[in-house]
Amino acid sequence: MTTTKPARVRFAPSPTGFLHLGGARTALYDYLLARQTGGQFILRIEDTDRKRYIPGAEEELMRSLRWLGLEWDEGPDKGGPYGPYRQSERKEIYQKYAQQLVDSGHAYYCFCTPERLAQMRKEQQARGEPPHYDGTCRNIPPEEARRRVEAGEPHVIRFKMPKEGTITVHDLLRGDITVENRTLDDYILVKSDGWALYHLAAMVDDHLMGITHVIRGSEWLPTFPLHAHIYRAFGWEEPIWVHLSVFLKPSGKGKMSKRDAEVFRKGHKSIFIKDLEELGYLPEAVNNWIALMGWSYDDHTEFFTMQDLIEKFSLERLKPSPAAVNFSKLDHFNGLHIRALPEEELARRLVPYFHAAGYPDVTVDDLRPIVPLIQTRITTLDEAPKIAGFFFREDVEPVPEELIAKKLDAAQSVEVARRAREVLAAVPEDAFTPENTEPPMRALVDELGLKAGQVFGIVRVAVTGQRVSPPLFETLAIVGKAKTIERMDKAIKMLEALAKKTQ
RNA sequence: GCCCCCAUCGUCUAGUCUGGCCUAGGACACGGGCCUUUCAAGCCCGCGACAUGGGUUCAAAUCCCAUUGGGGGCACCA
Repeated sequence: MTTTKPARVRFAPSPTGFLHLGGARTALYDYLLARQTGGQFILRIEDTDRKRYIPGAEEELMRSLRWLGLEWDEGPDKGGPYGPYRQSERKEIYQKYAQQLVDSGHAYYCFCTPERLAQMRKEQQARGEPPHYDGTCRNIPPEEARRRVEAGEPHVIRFKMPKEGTITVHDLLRGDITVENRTLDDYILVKSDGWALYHLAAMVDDHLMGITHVIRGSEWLPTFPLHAHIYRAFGWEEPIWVHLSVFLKPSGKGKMSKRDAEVFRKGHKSIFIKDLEELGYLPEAVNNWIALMGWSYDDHTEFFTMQDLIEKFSLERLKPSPAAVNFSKLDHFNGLHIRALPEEELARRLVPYFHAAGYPDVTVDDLRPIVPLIQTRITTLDEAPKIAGFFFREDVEPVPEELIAKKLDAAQSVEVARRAREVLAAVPEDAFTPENTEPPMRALVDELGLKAGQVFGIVRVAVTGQRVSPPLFETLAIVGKAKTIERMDKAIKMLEALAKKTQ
């Protein structure tokens, strides 16, 4: 861990949807840097566009962040010394700074109508030119512009981009990037409704909030020079800029689309954090997984707890190239973290999944003995009720054919089932443990000259209703003698019926 | 179309800055084996990559150039 100055970093989502993988990774890196340096992690809501605002999205964003364990130090719900932390509450601040830019000649009023602009763009494209503002209002004398503004004429404020020269900006991962100013546009800073756009609002906020590292997606790379221009126009010291690569779809071909996201959701996958929780993923696993998409510690360490990440994360080891999302790796990490959980903790976390799966009365106490049996057998928490739900059902419904042992017929299986029932019935009810049930059952296997799997398989299907289950004798101990015998009897009846039918 | 970014196994990556230790390491997935009452877990083995072409150099995955490929952006969205 390198000792550096405390970092002030911010995660600044706009409330237009759910937290997804890309946002979560950005937030995670923000959080790690803040915690590692003893700095602050700030949550700022970028909600200046009222048209795109989705009610409830802000709360949902916060919920996902908290689920991941990324608690912020300053934010809209908890305040802080640099608030407010919602851009919709900072309108006057942006107007003041926009005015400052106009006064210093770095910005100007533009009275062009959206219709004219659209027409202009159309013509430019027809001519094969890249769309850009043509500068019509750039040279309106300040006094005249002011008069028109005061007369109530609709207007926006644009950045007065230099027509010549170049600007060199510095990204931590990519080094210096030099672009020609003429390829940049006179971007709009303040809309005609008086609201600042991202380009102005985020820069003002980042400066005012003392942000030391701006970590954001690489979709901001094209406007990065504009942002640097704004900082320099104000005469402010720039933060360290870090542009993270985007996530590609698993095939590596292109960015995730809305359509892709829907398809994933059908296949027990999702790019949305709130879905991942529902699908049975651990926040530990999700963090571990996304941390490693674009960052690495060394050539072999892959398992990281949050504490590990806080200690070992470093901006220097970030990678600038895009990364394809690999869901099977998430499954792998989830399995790893499930196995790393103390049994008591796993039991606690499993409770809601049993409730959701239709076992509303299951408690931690019920789950405690079962956890050791399934801990290595599930990769997501929602699999637990599927594999161990039979423990909580009054009755099980085996598929009759599955009761027939391998290489035996129905009649022979009935016989084996009857003998197994006898053996189990002979074990005392209050000592129905693996130590007492397994040896006599093994003796039976020898006596019958069969394979263990043949005999145990019948009992397994009879008692659990499944071909695949946790280890048999531990399972029987939890199910108890009474239910075991009851289910054996039922299985024997089913087998008898089958035997009669095939005669 | 214009601008910007990126480039090692199918995928995530180590190695690139500071050329030689790289007949390129790890992980996921995949194939096989061991263990085994089912299924997992665990262990072992295998498969598999420096995009291409030019340079520079005694030596290039590593440096330079070009090409190709991929990604992103070009809104009174963020």
